[in-house]
Amino acid sequence: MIDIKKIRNSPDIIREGLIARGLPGNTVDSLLTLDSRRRTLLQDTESLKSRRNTVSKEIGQRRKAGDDIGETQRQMREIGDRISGLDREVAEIEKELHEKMVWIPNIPHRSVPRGSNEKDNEVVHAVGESKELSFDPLDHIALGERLGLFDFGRATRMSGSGFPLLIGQGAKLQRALIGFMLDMHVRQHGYTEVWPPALCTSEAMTGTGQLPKLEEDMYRLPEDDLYLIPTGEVPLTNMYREEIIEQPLPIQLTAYTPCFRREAGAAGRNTRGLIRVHQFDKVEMVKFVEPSTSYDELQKLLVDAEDVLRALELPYRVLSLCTADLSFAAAKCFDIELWCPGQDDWLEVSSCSNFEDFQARRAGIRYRTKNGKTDYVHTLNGSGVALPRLVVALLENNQQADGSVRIPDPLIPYMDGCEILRATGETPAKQP
RNA sequence: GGAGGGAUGGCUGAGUGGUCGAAAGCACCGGUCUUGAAAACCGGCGACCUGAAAGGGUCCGGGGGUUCGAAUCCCUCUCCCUCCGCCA
Repeated sequence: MIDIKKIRNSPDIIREGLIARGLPGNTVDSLLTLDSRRRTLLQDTESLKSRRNTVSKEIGQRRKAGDDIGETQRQMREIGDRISGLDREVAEIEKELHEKMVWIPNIPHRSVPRGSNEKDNEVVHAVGESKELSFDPLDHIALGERLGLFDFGRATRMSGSGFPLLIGQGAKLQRALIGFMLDMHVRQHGYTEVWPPALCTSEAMTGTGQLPKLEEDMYRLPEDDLYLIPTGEVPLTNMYREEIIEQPLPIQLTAYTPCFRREAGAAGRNTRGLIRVHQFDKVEMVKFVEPSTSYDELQKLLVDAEDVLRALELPYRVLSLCTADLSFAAAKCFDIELWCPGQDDWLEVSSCSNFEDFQARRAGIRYRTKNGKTDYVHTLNGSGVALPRLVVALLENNQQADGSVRIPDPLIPYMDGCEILRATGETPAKQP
């Protein structure tokens, strides 16, 4: 949520921010109209309440003294009616204002490149080189089938299209990567490991900004009014929902979670294989920081995510998303994309975002400043990183001419010493 | 799922329909004392909205009601605890 005071005091900045995102700027004016109406009514009702409070106190005293208070009570009854009328009006306006406000996205940071579509995203840097393969690379689907790592046909039979089913060394590779990434963030980057719920309430979803805009992209359980999380960001960020954090900042959390997305409207493109699925897994990082430090923390977060890819020696690039491609709640965002030779394309495996106080306002996450006041924290999150695209990149980049796949060194202990994935001719592949 | 009990400030915990935003303790901040620290003592210490300010208003789990006036009475929802049942 944007601070209504900020809209009130510098409407031009907000208007510009909305326009940069390709939205109509005049939304600001309808918000301002409601806001000023609200404050006018508030002053009316509050001055009546002030009078009621004083007179009610007097009534108490006069009754004790034995005075006749019948007439005063009658007057106060009338004032009470006027107050409830005004309060109702205020409540209506506040509801209307709130309903509008939850649809307003965050304002892009000034360093965000302006653009009208994803082509305007800026490449910040690229790391690692795509190995020149002396043979025609297979894609991960062909590789996985030959190696017996997964089985999409059987997955479809039990769950419909778009669900991964990993088997044998495929399942183990997934688990190895999760363990490897969590260990790295905990041991080297100073995050606290968390194992959160995978279902969250609509309040939590609103807090991080998934609702109301992304309602259609989420799985919902109507019986219980719960949603399956589309990202670990939701439970991790909501851990401090409606709290004044008294412990020192920053707080850094990491978690493995499954993620669920309906991908409504995404049918057709990339629906084969592991690239776009309804259920996937992710190691997520979330930070709660002091506002003045949040852009430094964003750089560190990005490096924490990049470390995973550097350790695995995978070629990647970092993009600074332009104003048009920025997600709803983000003020600034870096995407990390892996080069996948079998796709002949880049695949997004991480978004590292600074939400500034946008989520903190929605979720009521505050901290204690040095002078004892409360203020909203800044929240950040980034994937560190997303599976199973990491598996795709690993298979496609590390494939060898005979169709086997080399396991990167740091992962070998997590694979119980297995250095190369080889075809066994069996499905499911027998594990060594 | 059934029965009973509870929800008060960062924490513990008093609270009679009016003088309660709320005792007390802890924690925290400032000061005195001390070479320094601890202890002791003194003082301060909730959040939010509104207002240029002075000030005003709201909040005792959420929502609704009774009343001139509600933390306190009534209804309802949620959550927590105990016991029983079921269960990985």
